[in-house]
Amino acid sequence: MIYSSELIKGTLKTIVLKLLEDNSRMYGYEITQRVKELTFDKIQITEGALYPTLHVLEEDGLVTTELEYNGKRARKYYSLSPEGKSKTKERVDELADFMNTMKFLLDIKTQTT
Amino acid sequence: MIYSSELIKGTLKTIVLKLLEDNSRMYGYEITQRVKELTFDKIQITEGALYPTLHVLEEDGLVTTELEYNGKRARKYYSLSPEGKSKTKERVDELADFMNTMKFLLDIKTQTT
DNA sequence: CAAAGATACATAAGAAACAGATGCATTGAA
DNA sequence: TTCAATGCATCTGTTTCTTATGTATCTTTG
Repeated sequence: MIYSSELIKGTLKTIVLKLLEDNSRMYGYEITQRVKELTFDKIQITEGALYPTLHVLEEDGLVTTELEYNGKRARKYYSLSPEGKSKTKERVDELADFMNTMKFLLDIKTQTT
Repeated sequence: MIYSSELIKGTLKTIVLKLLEDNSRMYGYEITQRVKELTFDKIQITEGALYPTLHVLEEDGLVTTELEYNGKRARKYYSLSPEGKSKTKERVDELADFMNTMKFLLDIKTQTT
């Protein structure tokens, strides 16, 4: 099962920020693969969605980049800036709050692992 | 606190369907007020978002409508069609699944009421 | 060794969904 | 009687994503 794209809208930026918080340095393709793995293929970030998002995060000063080469192949590594770190906490907290509201609104029981 | 609009994107249709499942008959303005109440003002559905959504649900055959008058004031009541009822279950289940995935991905602790 | 698939970046055109503004009309309260 | 609330609706952005395309390198497999 893959979630309808509607559902994923609006969470992409938060997901990317959270991954960077946990991993300190990641490149674009790595992010798509990591999300695919972690969600058992249920969330598949397309490149057309990811790269523009990363560029916006960079423009907004939330991430910094370093271009590195693995042989001739370029990789653009992204890291959270200090501003990005605090923004990440904000975003994740807001999403947590939102999810509690949605649980209440939709009377949903989530797993309590 | 009001959630960033990004976050709410994609959940509006599910929220409306769920409300109609619980209340059998509602009109547009009533829906906006109920959501506002239930979420303690954290989710405020604008009319520019709601009415197009309701019209799409009607076009898709998920809801039926009845126009009624309270004095001279028109109210357009929306009810779930049989198709709408099963679609609602699908949507709510998908959202519950999605929320569990996001909890895992973002390592979020939600309230276990 | 050639071809195909995976890795890695990126952009561009269009669709979808919502925000914000506006409009009209009725009703109730100050 | 005037303002806020109720109730419908549409329209013009804007944002965000989808789908397609483009370029290039590396790896695996027949």
